[in-house]
This record gives sequence, C-alpha cells and structure tokens, in this order.
Amino acid sequence: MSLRLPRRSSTGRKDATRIALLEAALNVFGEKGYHGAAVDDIVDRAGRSKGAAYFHFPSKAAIFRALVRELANQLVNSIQRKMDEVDSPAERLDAALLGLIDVFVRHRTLARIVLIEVAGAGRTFSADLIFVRRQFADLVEGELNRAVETGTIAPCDTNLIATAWFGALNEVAVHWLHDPDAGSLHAAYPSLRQLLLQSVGFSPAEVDRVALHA
Amino acid sequence: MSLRLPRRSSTGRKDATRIALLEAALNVFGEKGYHGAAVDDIVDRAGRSKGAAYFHFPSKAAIFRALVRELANQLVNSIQRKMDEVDSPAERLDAALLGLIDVFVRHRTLARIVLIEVAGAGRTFSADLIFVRRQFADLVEGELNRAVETGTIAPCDTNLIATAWFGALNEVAVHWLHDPDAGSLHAAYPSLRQLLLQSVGFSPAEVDRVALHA
DNA sequence: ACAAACCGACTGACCAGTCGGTTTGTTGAT
DNA sequence: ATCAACAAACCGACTGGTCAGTCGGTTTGT
Repeated sequence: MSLRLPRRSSTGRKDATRIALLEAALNVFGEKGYHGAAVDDIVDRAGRSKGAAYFHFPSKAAIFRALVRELANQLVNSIQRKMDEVDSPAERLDAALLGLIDVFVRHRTLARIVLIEVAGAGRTFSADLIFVRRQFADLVEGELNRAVETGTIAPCDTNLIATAWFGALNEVAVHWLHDPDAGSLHAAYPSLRQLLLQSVGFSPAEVDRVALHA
Repeated sequence: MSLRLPRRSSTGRKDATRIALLEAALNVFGEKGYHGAAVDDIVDRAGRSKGAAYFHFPSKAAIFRALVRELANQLVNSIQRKMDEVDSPAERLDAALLGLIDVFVRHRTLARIVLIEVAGAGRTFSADLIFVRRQFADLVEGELNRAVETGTIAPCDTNLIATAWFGALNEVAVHWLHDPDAGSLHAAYPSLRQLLLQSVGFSPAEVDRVALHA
C-alpha cells in the first residue's frame, strides 16, 4: 500500500523513526493535502511523538519537502529501469510514459502529492515543484534529443516538448484522480501514446510497431 | 491591471461592493494563495469591512468559488470571440490556444488562480477545478469533432485530446509563472502549436498555413 | 556518565465566522 | 416637502478553535 521507502543499511532506531514519519506523511498529506494535514496527524499515524518529528525535521515544510524529494527519486529510478529494458527511441519514450502511469496507478497517494499537492502548497515550494517535473522531463528530453540525433524525428524544441508531454499526462491523471469511476488510466494510454508520439513526427508505422509490442 | 469584472446595468452600492470584494480577492488569492490569504486581507484591500464580505458571501470558500467561476466565464467568452473570427478548424483551434495564452499573459494573477490555486486549494474545490477545465476543453473538443466530421483529421478520442492539450498548455504556462525571466509564453507558442496540431494529424502544410496566417 | 533519541503538555499566533450596533436608502402617509 | 418606519447594506471588536513549534523532562544505547 504505502510506498517502500529505502531502508538504509543500518536500520537503527533513528532511521526507523525517520522512515515511519515519512510514510505517515505520505498518507496524511495524500489524504488531507498539505494545509489540511496537521503535524499531530502525521505523528499520530506514525506512532511517534511531536518531539521526534521535530528532532528529525526542522519544520512541517521540511517534512513535506523531504517526502517530495524522496518520491521524485523513487519515481525516476523506477522509470529509468523500465526505459533501459528496451532500445529504440520510440520504445524508450513509450516505456517512460507507461512507467509514469504505472506508478501513479499503483500509488494514487504518491500521484496526488507529486501532481497536485506540491503545486498547491504555495510559492514556498516552487523549487520543489520544478525539481519533480524536471526529473521526469529530463528523461524524456534526453531521449528526444537522441531521436533527433539519429534522425528518427525532425529537430525540435525538445525541452518544451518534454514539458508539454508531462503536462498532458499530468492533466489526464488529475482527472482520473478526481473522478474515481472514470475509465482506468491504462485504458486511456493507447490514445495518449498515439497522440504524443505523433506530435513529434514519429511515423504512424513506428507508432503502431511500438503499440503492438506493448 | 486587475480584470474588469462585469459592471451590471445598475451600479448600485451593493454591486459595487461585491465587485470590489471580488477584485480584491483576485489579487490577494493570486499573491498569497487560497490558504495564505486571510479574509481580512481581502476586506482591507477592498476598502470594505468583514461584515460586508459576509453579507455578500457565506464563507471564504464561497468568495473563492464565485471568483473562479467568474474568471472561467470571462476566459471562455474571450476565447470564443476570437475563435469566431476565423473559419477553418485548424485556425479556430489555433485561435483557442493563442487566446488562452493571451489572457494568461495579460492577467498573470488570473492564470495563477485558474491553473494553480484551484488545484491546490483542496478536495473541496474538485468540482470547480473540473468546471474550469471543462469550459476550455469543451471548446477544443467541439472544434476537433467538427474537424473529424469534415474529414480534416482522422477519428480520434477528442475528449482525451482536449484534456491533454489543456494539460500541455497548462504545464508550459506554470513553468512560465514560476520563472519570471523565462522566455515569454508567446515565444514558445509556435513550437507548441506545431506540436499540438501535429499530434492529431493535421498535415504539416495545414500547420504552416495557419502559422503564416498568424 | 553521557549523549542521542524521544516524549507530550503547553504557548502564542493566527484567523474564519459572529453579532450587536450604525449608516444609508426607500416607501408612503401626511 | 417632510418625516417616521422599515429594511438593506455595512461596520469592526470579539470569540472559539486550530495548530506549528517549544522545552523541560524521560528513556535508550554506549
């Protein structure tokens, strides 16, 4: 259910508490949003005390920030791994998109935080918002650049495209988050893949090839 | 500077206060976010009293909601007008996208609220979030449907595409909002238009024709 | 013996919403 | 025209609840 945060080699009391707090924060922030969540809520859920929380983190904002960074890293690692299982640019891009969707579907709470809460929490977290999005965009942008270099697609503003792609996926996911019984994300994906790959000029044949492979 | 809210025919004391409150709310919510803004802030900026605010609106949430609805309507009317100035599907879609960007550039504060605050304010405002986005998406979806009917583009999931397009534009705009000295939105638009029109299979020739026209 | 980790009652600031009271406008009777 | 009577609109001090962060004290490990 909850995301598996990395158990560091030494599972001392300290690490255990830090992780318990972050896991509780994941759930509480996910359910109530940043502003709706009280530090006491997190502490209670973690079965720890407020003192412990403020021993590990200087502020509520710092808890949120640490959580977001942790989630972003998990997300990118997971996607990176899936991308490395295939070779062609189109397939690697497909793997990135599908990987992102997979994680969101498996961890709604994570999706809520990464997509919605971090944006709505306020200007204080601008840097974190940019950080999360760039993590994913860099993956896509790198791959698009490679596709341009190998002549698979025409030269284009890969940075802008990576941003736009994330936005497109984000928006579809947000609707899915808000409407419990809307069609599954996976069901919408074929159309989305078609749309995105076509947008940078992948030939329909190439798109079909990837689609069949999936 | 601030958005011109509709002066109703009778500019009585009552309407004037309601409008003053909404205009103040626009600025205060835009600057501080929903949670960061106190009702007292709005009231002070409007040069009115808390009593007046609670005479016109039952709660802080209601002020926010009324503002968001008002802004969404303004937005859609403005875009609709621009769409009606041209004929071909590609041009009308271009007008919608460019119209949205125009309004955002002219009213950053509006953009902040419509794109960010309404999403981050919490689950209470889910319906409003969906409302705003559907306003725009419906415009685009209708036009895409017409393009499909006339055979200009191949049949496709127009609802999903409208959503994805809004997301793409949204994301680019959000980056622009967060980074004051990033390139202007208008500068990024040609690439974005190319990307989006191409994504639904408009021929490069058609895209160029629209681009030249602009 | 010492410090790192943890506990939880408490404090001070903040703020949405209330309410008794005042001003402003309207009506209609004289 | 004048004014009482009434209501709509407005005022702002106050209340009650919430919550981030503190701190003196306790436990645990070395």
